[in-house]
Amino acid sequence: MPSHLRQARPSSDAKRSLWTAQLADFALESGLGGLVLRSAADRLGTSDRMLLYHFKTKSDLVAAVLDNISERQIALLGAPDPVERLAPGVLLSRAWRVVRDVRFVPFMRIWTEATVRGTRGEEPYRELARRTTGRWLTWIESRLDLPPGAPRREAAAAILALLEGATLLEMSQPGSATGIERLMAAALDGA
Amino acid sequence: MPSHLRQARPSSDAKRSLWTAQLADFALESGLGGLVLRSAADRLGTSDRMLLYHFKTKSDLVAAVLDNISERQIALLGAPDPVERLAPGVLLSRAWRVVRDVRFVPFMRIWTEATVRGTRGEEPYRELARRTTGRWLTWIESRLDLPPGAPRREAAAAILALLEGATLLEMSQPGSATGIERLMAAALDGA
DNA sequence: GCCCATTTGTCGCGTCTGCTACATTATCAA
DNA sequence: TTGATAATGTAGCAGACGCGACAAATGGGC
Repeated sequence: MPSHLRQARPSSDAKRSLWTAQLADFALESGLGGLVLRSAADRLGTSDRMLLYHFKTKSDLVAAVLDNISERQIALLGAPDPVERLAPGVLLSRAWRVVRDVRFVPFMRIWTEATVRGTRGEEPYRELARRTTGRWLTWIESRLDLPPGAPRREAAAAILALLEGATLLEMSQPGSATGIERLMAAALDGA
Repeated sequence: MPSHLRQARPSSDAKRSLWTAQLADFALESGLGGLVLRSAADRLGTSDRMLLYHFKTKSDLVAAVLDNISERQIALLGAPDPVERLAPGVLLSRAWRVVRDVRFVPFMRIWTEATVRGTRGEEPYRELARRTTGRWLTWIESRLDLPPGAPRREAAAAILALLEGATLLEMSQPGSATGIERLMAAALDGA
């Protein structure tokens, strides 16, 4: 096997994944708009030239970064094993606590941003936002305790919509979403 | 009074507001990202030079366009006089029908986009998104029929969050928000 | 130690975008 | 009519941005 077809040197992969993680930090604090080759490279102490060398294209870089973010997010959400199932209102309250945590807010913002960019067909945002939404819905649905026959997907979508909508509200008017979850949780489980 | 302090010629104002309306159409169909001086000018059959002449700066142009959009939106929502008050679930169902209408979806998207841009402090998006959210909350709150002592603002915020969250869901995964409103309306009024 | 692929540095091209400088025409007041 | 002001056209600047060209250095396998 000719050497140029072998795996790239381990140092290369290591650097790539190290950079990916650092770029994810950067993106989480400055938004997708801040993810510009030159400034990102400065931040890493390298050059845009090097970023392109390791990531081939900016789109690839963004995809890598968003993947990294998506993974971290799942880790933050946590998956206690065995999974316990909760009534919709209780699940909403729990999810709310996680999602409105200062450490988690940047993640919500990033996905909102990615969704907006994706809406106009811009890749890789469109596809990544789609996948992430699907992952969320599945995550919520699998933890829902509902009577058989109840519309699981709709319930999951309702909870997710509420969480994302609250994020949007907080983005435009901080504080305006306070207390929503108590009201909605009561309504969901009270019926 | 020196003539250069007098009102600009009527033709100027007329052109400005005509252009504002046309630019609003443009923005609604192509998003805020499509609002670029050169392409917008092409669309109007003029030049970027002229846009800046009439609007002074792009930020002013965007502000004018978003104001126009905000006004149209209120008109679309309608304000039956005298205002009838509705139970939260009923109000949600009604608002849902309006907001998910094909003609209204572009408005939701624009505000989502403006909110995202505003989050990083970019003006005039930040302030305009803030104001519009406030207007929405007031609109909803004033139409809510709730027992005295009930948290009106929270209820309004919950409904708005659901509507905006559903918009976001539909943006990333068309169809995923279908049926949410029935479920939530039942929960809200059922308790 | 030598060869060659990997890795990095330097430079700048091509494009987009908001905005300006400057000249020219159109329009109204005196 | 004339002179000032408004309105429009032409050209291009300056900065941001993704990306490519080219050559130098670096380091591991023979």
